[in-house]
Amino acid sequence: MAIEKTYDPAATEAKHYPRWEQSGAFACNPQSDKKPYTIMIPPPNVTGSLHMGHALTFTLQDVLVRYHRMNGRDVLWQPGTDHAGIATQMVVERQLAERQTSRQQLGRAKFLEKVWEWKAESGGTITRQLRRLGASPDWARERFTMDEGLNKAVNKVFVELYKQKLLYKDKRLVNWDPKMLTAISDLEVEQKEVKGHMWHFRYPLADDPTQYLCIATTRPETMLGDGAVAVHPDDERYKHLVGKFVRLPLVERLIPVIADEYPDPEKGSGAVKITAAHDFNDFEVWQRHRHKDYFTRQINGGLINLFDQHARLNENCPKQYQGLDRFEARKRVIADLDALGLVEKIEPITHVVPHGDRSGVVIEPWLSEQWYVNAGELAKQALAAVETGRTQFVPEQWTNTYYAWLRDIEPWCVSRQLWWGHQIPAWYGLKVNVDGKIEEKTFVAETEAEASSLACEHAQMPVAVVDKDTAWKKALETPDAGETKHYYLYRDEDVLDTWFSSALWPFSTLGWPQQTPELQRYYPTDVLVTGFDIIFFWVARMMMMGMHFMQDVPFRKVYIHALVRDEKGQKMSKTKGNVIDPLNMIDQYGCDALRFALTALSTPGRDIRLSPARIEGYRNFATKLWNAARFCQMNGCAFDPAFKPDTVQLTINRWIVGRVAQVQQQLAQHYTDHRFDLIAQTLYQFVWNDFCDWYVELSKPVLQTEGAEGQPETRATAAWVLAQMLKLLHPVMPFITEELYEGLNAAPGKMLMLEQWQPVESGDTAAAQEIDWLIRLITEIRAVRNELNVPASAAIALQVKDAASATQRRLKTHDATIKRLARVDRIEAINTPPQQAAQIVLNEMTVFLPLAAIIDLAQERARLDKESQKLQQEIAKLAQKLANDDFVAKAPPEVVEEQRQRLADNQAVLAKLQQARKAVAE
RNA sequence: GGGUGCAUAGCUCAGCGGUAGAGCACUGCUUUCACACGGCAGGGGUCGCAGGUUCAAUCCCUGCUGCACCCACCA
Repeated sequence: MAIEKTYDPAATEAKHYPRWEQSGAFACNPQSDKKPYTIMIPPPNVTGSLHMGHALTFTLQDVLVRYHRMNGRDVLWQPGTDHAGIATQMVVERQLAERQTSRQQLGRAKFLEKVWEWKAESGGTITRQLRRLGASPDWARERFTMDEGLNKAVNKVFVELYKQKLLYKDKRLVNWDPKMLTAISDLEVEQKEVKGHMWHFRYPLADDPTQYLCIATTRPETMLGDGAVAVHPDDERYKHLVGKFVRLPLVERLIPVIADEYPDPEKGSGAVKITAAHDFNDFEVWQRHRHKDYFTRQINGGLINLFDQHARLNENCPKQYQGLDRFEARKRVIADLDALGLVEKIEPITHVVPHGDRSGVVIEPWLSEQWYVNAGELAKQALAAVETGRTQFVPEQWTNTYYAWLRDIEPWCVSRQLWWGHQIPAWYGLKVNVDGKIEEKTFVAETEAEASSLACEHAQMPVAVVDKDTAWKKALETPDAGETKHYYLYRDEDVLDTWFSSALWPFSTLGWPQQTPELQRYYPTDVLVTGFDIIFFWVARMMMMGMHFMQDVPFRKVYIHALVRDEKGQKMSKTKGNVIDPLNMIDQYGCDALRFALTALSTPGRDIRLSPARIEGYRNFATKLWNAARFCQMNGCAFDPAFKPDTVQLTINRWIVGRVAQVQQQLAQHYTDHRFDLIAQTLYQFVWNDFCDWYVELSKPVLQTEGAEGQPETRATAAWVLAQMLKLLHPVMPFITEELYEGLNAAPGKMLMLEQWQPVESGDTAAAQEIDWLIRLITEIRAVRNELNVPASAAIALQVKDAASATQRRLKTHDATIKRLARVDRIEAINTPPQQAAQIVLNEMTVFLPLAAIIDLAQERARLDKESQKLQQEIAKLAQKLANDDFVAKAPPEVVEEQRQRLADNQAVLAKLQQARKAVAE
């Protein structure tokens, strides 16, 4: 098959991807006797579309996966997508809003239908885009975090944790998102620095209204819910006030002045208002004092909730503020206090304010009942697994980040007041007690049937599962005559945090809780490839769940890659307009160029600065490779299946075979070390510098001279090296290599992606030395020609003096090559140096270029002087070093010897240069 | 406030105790036979600053400066 003149990435990509996928080349094989190699894809959000961060992470994973497939492993790259609770719900709600409706109007069931519809329509976007990137996961095994099987795993985990008392319901302050109307976890809160004010208010003393106690706040509206003012017990300024009361302005309640360690006397006035229902610190203070009568006598024990779910002021506030939005209320409270002369001062400040990472609105600490996972307990094993090295982070420094977070972890709030997600498998039974009060009992079970039977057993009466409102209504009703009395059960309406199901991904996708063969075979996985931004969200939680439910780590290695930024180091964002779209890059430069760029730029511990120019550069590399393959084909280099690399005779062939062996070994090491940058660099240098710049050039005299000695061998070698090169490049550049492999016809009908890397015997050093010498000779001659402005078209003679017999042999062997590459028309041995010639010293040999007619002798003198000067500097440095007795005495002998040798070599060359200089003296 | 990373050629980055490297950009030559998305040659760096360890420091240690990021923090 002829290789086209130019490479057409779009056509090639469209041709090979379906071929790979349809042939089953991506599939794992549980029956295989090969060692498994497993990577779990970090499931992208179904709402998502491919951005550069995706392109990076999936490219690196695909590189690893393709490499291991070609090196004898049974690979499972498990694909899938995440239902992304809040994100997806927001997208669909936004669409509803455009149609002037809302989820509330639709109702839960209808709304969920809409989300599923939307998922069916748009959920395939990201996986289609992944295909464009050349990703090769086992698509047949694709999972969605809301799949039925995964839902079973979620329920099972929930129930187990509940039974083990590692999951429980608790009423405390949560991070409340008043826009999404749900609780969120600490991790979903983003601290943003904003400009605000510190307001200092005066609270009049109860027994002397002319005196004030001054407090400061950044959230004036919360003063309506103050339950106390706290001062430090050792603060002399306030000791006399502890135990007394102040009159809370606007509300006109009396609140106590209490002593607690929390206030910092150095900060502000040293007196702190305590608003237990709206501040995490204040809540803790309240908990320490809640049993004191100054709290128990207050409304709701001093824990006064001011907000409804929208963060509008509720019935616990004075009439004039009820129904106001929190920020409106803030203005009113300030104005009203000011009118009363109770504003001491207002300072402008910058401070950090919590925002919802999805909704972007200010988060309120809000009192509510939620489900929590005892993360502290689960963290113990997750920590131990890393401490003992069962899971390793690459680069290692991320271990510390992981430790720091897990060692200080708070309970994980897992319930969300959303509709889209795994509904919590808890049911509540309602019964009216003899005292007329309703008793609520919780039944946690994997299925409704199980919950019902538990409830039935508990209540000793028939159970009816209904919705929440009906349950409450019915429970209070007395059944009509003849009607059976039921125990009413309703399901918890909340859903679980998205990350709850993601945490199970490494085993839920393999069929857990069933003990499937896949689970046995592919868990624990080999490596997790991800960005540092989800170490807490995801990595740590998978570790916790994996250790707890599988008694083993979910992955042996965690490779943390960089963030992709723009060329100026700025984070890419739509608002900044500096987004580089991966699909756009693929269209412009081809997929392989993008993949190579991302791989090459993956330096450990450094963010990636990406610019289209870099991708363009690697597009050029692809073109270079393409043309090298064309060269081979045009010169009759047909692949010979019987070719044995260790039998080649010609020096150039022995040399390039040795280089293949070396490169393959280096690559294997770089893969082991996860050094993607070095993988790319090694490939780039080998293809461009070794193969194209030298091997192809060195082989031309053989390939392009009819009947030249060693021509069949050279043709076969070139074809073989090209085939090896394609194999080595394939993990990074799958498309162009597959296309060229087909063109090379190395293995008719076989796909490159399923070929194996074959170990190559390491080449001989003699050939490498000889080619090094040849390269140096040619390069030096070219340099001299260039520097002396010898026209490129001018052929010159080469006169050789003092060449040892081995060197003479080399000159003879490479006669045609030297003539061609250095543009020399004859090579002859001489004993007497010619006059007026440029000279090159290479080891023992001196080479003269008689250029009397062409060169400017003054220029040649300058050139020789410059070179001598460089050498003399070097010699001086070495001599000084060797004159240092301490160096000679203390440095390792081989280092001293090396320096001595270098000094001698330099001195020898200098001597010859000086001779040469004399020959052209004025 | 606690922590991490980075600082090497104009740019983006390797290297890391014993002669400073690559790619891109730049300069000169070169449309010639796989490739001008090419070839050949070349210029360019007191390796952030100050100390210390060492025979020897860009590399190890300490301090400083600058940049980036993470965690905590609404008195």
